[in-house]
Amino acid sequence: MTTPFYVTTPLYYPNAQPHIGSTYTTAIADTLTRYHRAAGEEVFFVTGTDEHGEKMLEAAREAGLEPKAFVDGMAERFSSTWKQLGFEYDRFIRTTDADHVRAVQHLWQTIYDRGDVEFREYTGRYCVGCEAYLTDRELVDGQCAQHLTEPEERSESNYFFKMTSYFDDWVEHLESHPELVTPTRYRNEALALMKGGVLGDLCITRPVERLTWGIPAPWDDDYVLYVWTDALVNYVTATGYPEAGWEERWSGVHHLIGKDILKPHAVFWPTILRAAGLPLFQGLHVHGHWNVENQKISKSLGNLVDPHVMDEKYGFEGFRYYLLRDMSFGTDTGFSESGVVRRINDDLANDLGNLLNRSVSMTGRYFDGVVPEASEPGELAEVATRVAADVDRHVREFSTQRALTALWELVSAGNKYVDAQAPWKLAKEPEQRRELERVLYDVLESLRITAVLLAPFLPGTAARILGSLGDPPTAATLAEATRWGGLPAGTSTQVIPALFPRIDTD
RNA sequence: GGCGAUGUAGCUCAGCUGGUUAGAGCAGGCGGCUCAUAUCCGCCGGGUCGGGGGUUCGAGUCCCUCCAUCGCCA
Repeated sequence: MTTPFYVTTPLYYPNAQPHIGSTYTTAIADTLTRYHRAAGEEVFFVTGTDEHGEKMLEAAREAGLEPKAFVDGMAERFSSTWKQLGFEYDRFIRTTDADHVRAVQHLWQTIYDRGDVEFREYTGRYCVGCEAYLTDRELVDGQCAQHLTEPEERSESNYFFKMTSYFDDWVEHLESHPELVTPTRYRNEALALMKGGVLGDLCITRPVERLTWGIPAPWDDDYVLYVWTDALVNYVTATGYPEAGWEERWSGVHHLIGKDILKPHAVFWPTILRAAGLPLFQGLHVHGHWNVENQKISKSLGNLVDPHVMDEKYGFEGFRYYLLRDMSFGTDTGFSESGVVRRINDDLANDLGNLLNRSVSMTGRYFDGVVPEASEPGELAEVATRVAADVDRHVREFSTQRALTALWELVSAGNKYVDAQAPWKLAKEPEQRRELERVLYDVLESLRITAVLLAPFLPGTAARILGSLGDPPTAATLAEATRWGGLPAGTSTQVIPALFPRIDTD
């Protein structure tokens, strides 16, 4: 058995609405999962919500609800959004789930038992928004630079994870395994964080007298575990840890995150794993932010590119295509609604939709809608083979942008082919009948392969294309499904409404 | 201030370990087709590859330096 492909999104903080950032991360995870599944691999896709912490408790109070009732509603908002958008995750994990509480306690007890947790006392200025003590340098005019609020003076005793003692080990490992954190710039940042000597040990608890809304520290009832030390563990919880057999699923884990949470994932998490004696992740893949009209998408400030609105306005797959096609993984990208419309009109309506429509229309006109006999594989078959290989490579490198660009080479080749072969002319010459069959078969078959390759990216659209092609037989693996000739002659095609109606831009 | 990037056609960007006349998409101009969602196809770009210096037979592609923008850390 091969290593399963296990992909995670961060657990979203449900205090905010699902927005373009979380939608993007989840859409990539969904796409990768669908692709690997289609390739015949075992897959596992986990997303969810991070529900503990002081901020959550305050929000619940403001809403006049018990914390659990409050987060139930918040979590529901995320899960129902993801369902509505068609994301097929295997587990929606919540940090309040019973098995997660058990896993967190087990993992931290292990670290505690190994002697890597220490009790310390200190005084400092605490920002509720950051859920952290701030240093002088983090203050601007006495306020938290990020939340623009004045921190509270607090004196506490807490437990610390001796994180820094794991830095050398992790730095060395990361330097010899550059593929663990991608793209490269984020690996460099992670290394810089640890080499800079500025990060101290990690405070992992809050006293119960201050905060009860958290997972109790298993070795001391007077403390609960603080947000990150709780939330990160979800990635192993979902594998079944610590029950037997969890390692197999864990062995193929890839984390997907936005660059704003690099530090917890590239520094805290691997050192926690090491301390607990667990294997490291296979990859941490960091994407950039979507900038909306010069405003960064921030987890805490929120932002208003609402996937529901995009769904209503353009259909979610049009928006999803834009997200997956326009962002170069790792860099920031500017969001614009005109960009969404451009992608829908140019790529989806004009290139793909129109190619399907013209091809199936001609099949209807010249062959009563029945797929004609194939000839020897020709130039389109060659392009299809090359494109399938390119898409595969790019998906495995987490570049949906390049994968889709490559796929559109096949779409484009189809349009050129139709134009060059001019089936409407062949149709006027009875002696060219065989030639006409060949041309239309080639185009229809190229569309079938396009749909197969497109399915992980735009599942609904791909299904409609295949439906128009008479639902040709499916195959167990992508390699098989993209082999030329899978469309049987004699299949009944049908003209369907425009895949993507053009959007007027006047 | 330290570290790390980025700066390529009007716009958004590709250009891996240096090697024929530097590319794509979009926008714009011209032409063609008529099967199709006024869609598709073809043709059209004298860009000092941010400036300067260097290494090399040869550099967007390596080195140095300067400028601009950005990120992380301060």
